[in-house]
Formats: sequence, structure tokens, C-alpha cells
Amino acid sequence: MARSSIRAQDLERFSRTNIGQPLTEIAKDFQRRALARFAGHGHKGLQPAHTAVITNLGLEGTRLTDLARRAAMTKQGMGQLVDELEHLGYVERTPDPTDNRAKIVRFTRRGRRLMSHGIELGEAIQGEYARLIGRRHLKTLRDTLEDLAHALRESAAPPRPARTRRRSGV
Amino acid sequence: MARSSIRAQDLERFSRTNIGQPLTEIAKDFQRRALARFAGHGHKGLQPAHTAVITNLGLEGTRLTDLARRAAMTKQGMGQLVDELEHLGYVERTPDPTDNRAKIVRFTRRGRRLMSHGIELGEAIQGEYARLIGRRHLKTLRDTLEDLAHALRESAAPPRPARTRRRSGV
DNA sequence: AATGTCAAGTCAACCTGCCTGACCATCTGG
DNA sequence: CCAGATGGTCAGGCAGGTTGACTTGACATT
Repeated sequence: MARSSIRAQDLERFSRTNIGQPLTEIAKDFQRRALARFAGHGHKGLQPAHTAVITNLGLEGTRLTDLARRAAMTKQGMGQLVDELEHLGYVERTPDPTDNRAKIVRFTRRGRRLMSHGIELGEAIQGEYARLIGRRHLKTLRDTLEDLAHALRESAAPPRPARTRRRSGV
Repeated sequence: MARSSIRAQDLERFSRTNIGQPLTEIAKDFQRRALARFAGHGHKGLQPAHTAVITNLGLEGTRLTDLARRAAMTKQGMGQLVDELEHLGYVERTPDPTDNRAKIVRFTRRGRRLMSHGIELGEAIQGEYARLIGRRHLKTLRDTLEDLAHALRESAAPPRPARTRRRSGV
């Protein structure tokens, strides 16, 4: 049937070159494990999307707009995530003394405990991964992922940050 | 303030151990590039979710239920994705001659052309990545990702020892 | 043949995780 | 002091799923 355009060996080739699939699989697995462990530590109600806030929130607090920009999403979307984390008691909004329009999002004490747990959890999960593929392979995997992600951010960034460039790139 | 639980060096440690962040970043980037290239080849209307169908659909066709199981989602969710791809002309539903309840989802000619393009696209995108981190690093990255994804699937699979499973085709 | 159970697929309703558009308040430069 | 940019919110919509209830057909037992 239909030998015209694609054959079994092509499918093999496809799955070999489709790096996106294992990438998303592993990313989902990591999130699932992290949330399960957080829930085990009493942090219930956390959702995958909240990591966009947590991983971009500095210790001294960060403006909503900056959070949105770092996470590459809209102010509204980020605002909703911050609302949820605020209700859960992990962050709070305080007025920015230098700009009355702005509010600074910062961790509460509970939020800082969350971060401490997050560090332990991340290491624990990586221990599980290391058990599957070996410690050395995991380390090179992590390093290469960081390098690639960094290179992607660089190449996607506007080449002239000074100019109010209208985001022409795809 | 609040020196109790977390400090700046801890944040560094967190981002170093948070393998999930670069993982999801890169996965999204790959999807974005793939869809953009597909659109450039005349395949408009494709969406990220459709890969769940495309990457799990065998050449001879696959049942909806099998697709759903392989993609780890519900039959209903998969049914909607198949509906969309059917309207776009990439797949078709044909009755299963061995079971009147079932329908077999299979590629149309247009769908097979899509797969051919997909192979080229995947290789092209990986070429771009190789330009960023080097060909050798990319290869080890891909291999390690495959290994880890495979190991995760194995360890997540029910430890059920080979019951007389009929219809384990493809 | 009647029956009970299970598998394949669909319909409807809902939820999450964003996005766009419209808007107000405030800041800033000329 | 006013125009325009910026920080943030409110409202609505769309994508990509979920659960639950259901229909149809397969099949094993009786």
C-alpha cells in the first residue's frame, strides 16, 4: 500500500531525528515528579504553570512586567499566576516606592520555604534520573541542555537591545 | 530580611539543578520551529498538539484507542485531534474489518507527504542546533534524551509480566 | 438464544493556561 | 502641562486537554 512517498525505514529515521518527542516527554515527567513531591511536603495547589513565576522571581522581589517578560508571556497571564500564588500564600504584592503604578511581587516566608524544598526536590529527581542513565550521562545532559537553552535565548534576543525594536523576528 | 531559609547562592544552586527549565524551553523552541517550517511548506493549520497523532500513527493505520494509549491521553482527547487532522486532510477514518466497533486512522496521501517533510524539517532544525552547540554535543544530547525517555517509559510501564496479549501489532 | 461484562468510540460539560483587546493610572520628556 | 509610553487590571476567547455518561458491538458463559 502506498509506497509512493514514505516507507518504514523513513519512519525510523523520523523518530531518530525527532528530538522534540523525548524532550517534551522528559520535561513533563520532571514536572509531574516535582509537583508530586511538593504535594508530599504540604505544598498542595501548586500547578505546572506556577514554575514560570517561581523560577523568575528574584529574592528582592520583581515587578509583574519583568516577570512576564522573563517568562516570555503576557502581563495578564503572569498576573493570573501571581494571583493564584498569592492566594496560596507563596508571594505577596507590595507597592514599588519608586513608581506608584508598579507593584513588586516577592516571596513570603512560606514562599522561601517552598524554594528550599524545590532545591532538594530537584536534586532528588535528578538522582532518580541518574539511576536510570548513570551519573555522568546525566551531568553531560544537564550541561548540554543549559548550553543549548542559553544559545537559543541569545540568538532569539534582539541584536540591539538599546533600540525600541518592535520584535520583528519570528 | 529573612535570612532564615534561602539565600542568593541557593538560588544559583536551584537554577543549576532545575533541569526542567531548559528542557521545556528547548522543547517549545523545537515545536515552534517545526510548525513555522511546516507552514512554509504549505501545511497550515497544524498545531503542536497534532504531533501526538502524527508521531504515534503507524504506516498501516492505527486504532483511535491505541493512539490514545500511546500518547498517554484519553480517547476523547485523541478523537478531537484526529477530527482536526481529518478536516485538514492528513488522516482518514476507515472501518476495521476485524471489529465493527473500531475505526482505523490512517494517513492520506497528503498525510504521507507531511511525514516526508517532517523528516527533512527535523534534520534541518537539528542542523541549526548543531550550529549553536556543535555537532558532537548535539548527537550526545539526542542519544541521551532517547535513552532517558526510553528508561522512563520502561520504569513507568506496569510491571505486568506478558499476559497473552493479542493484537500487539506495530 | 439470553445475559453480563468488556472494549471502541462519541457527546457534553468543564478546567487550565495561556492570549487579545480595552481600559485606567501613573510616569516622563519636550 | 500635555502626549505618549509604561505598569497593571478587567473581560472574553481559544487551545488542549479532562471526567462522566452513553451507545454499539464483541465475546464468554450459560
